[in-house]
Amino acid sequence: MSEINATKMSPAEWELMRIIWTKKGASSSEVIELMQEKRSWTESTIKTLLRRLVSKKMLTTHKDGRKFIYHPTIKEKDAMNETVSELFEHLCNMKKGQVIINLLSKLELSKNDIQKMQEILVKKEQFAPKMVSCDCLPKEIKDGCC
Amino acid sequence: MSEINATKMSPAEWELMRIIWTKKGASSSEVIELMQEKRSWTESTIKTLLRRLVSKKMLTTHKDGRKFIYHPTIKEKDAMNETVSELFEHLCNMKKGQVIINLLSKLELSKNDIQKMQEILVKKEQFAPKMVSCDCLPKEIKDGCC
DNA sequence: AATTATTGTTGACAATTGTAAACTTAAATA
DNA sequence: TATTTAAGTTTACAATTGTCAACAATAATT
Repeated sequence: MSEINATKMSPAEWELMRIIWTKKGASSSEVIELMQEKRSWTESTIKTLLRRLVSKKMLTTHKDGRKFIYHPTIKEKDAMNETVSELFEHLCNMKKGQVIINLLSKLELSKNDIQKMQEILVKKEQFAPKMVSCDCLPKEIKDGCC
Repeated sequence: MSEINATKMSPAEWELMRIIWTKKGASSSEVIELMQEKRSWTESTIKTLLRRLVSKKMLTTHKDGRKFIYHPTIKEKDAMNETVSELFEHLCNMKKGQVIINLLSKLELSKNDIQKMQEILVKKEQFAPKMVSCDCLPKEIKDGCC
């Protein structure tokens, strides 16, 4: 049962994971030190969060002398995709495009990513519908809306 | 104090809001009826959620005879933008582009939205950096990463 | 070996969230 | 008018989350 599921991570847990992903594994003391440069969480708090991440199977540990080294069980990008996709699944279908437009205009994007996006858009363009319908009401009803 | 802030809505509350947004205001009985076509929540549960949305100032009410009509205090699109932007603020900067690429390839997008996206991308393209750096570790450290 | 420092484990507590029953009030109908 | 019914209000309770302190175990130092 209980599969590994990035969407079960709390915001505080996400902050720890980012450190561990970037360091490609870290001991609690490393995490504590780095984390405390961003947030004034006590050692205790950070230890609790690490423990919870282990119990959620987002981290595994292996002992290195007296300490544990924590390793992520999934990749940061996969976790990001899962989390963002999950959020989008619960938003009005009709307005998702606008939300992405909003993101695109405020985010810093690399040339490479921009090119990939353009390729996708060009391909989608020809078969794109004139309008995407709203799915905020139960299907049976599904009237015009918005 | 306590400003209206869409990011404080829980997932269950979001589901109710979508109905109310789409109906442009609704009574509790309407919400209950529509909601129960999607989720087997009891009347009681839905009433609790409505009450919490009012206390979070996401809804206002005005009396209409014996019942209340609930109205959203912010627009669905604004709430979506706030919520999604908030999530993105806590994700690795370097990988946000990839996440959007992932979204773009799986979402249904209207011709119009695609065109707007293309315009934004074309504008950004020329000044885009070759690479966006990772911000998962506290600034002082900020080494290569990833 | 005794003491100190480091790391890990337990237990806690308040706030939020999902979930709902019970109770109250006011309107509609018998 | 007495009774039923539809709304709205109060209370509740378990699980999750943010936050820690206290305690235990183990390694490092004196």
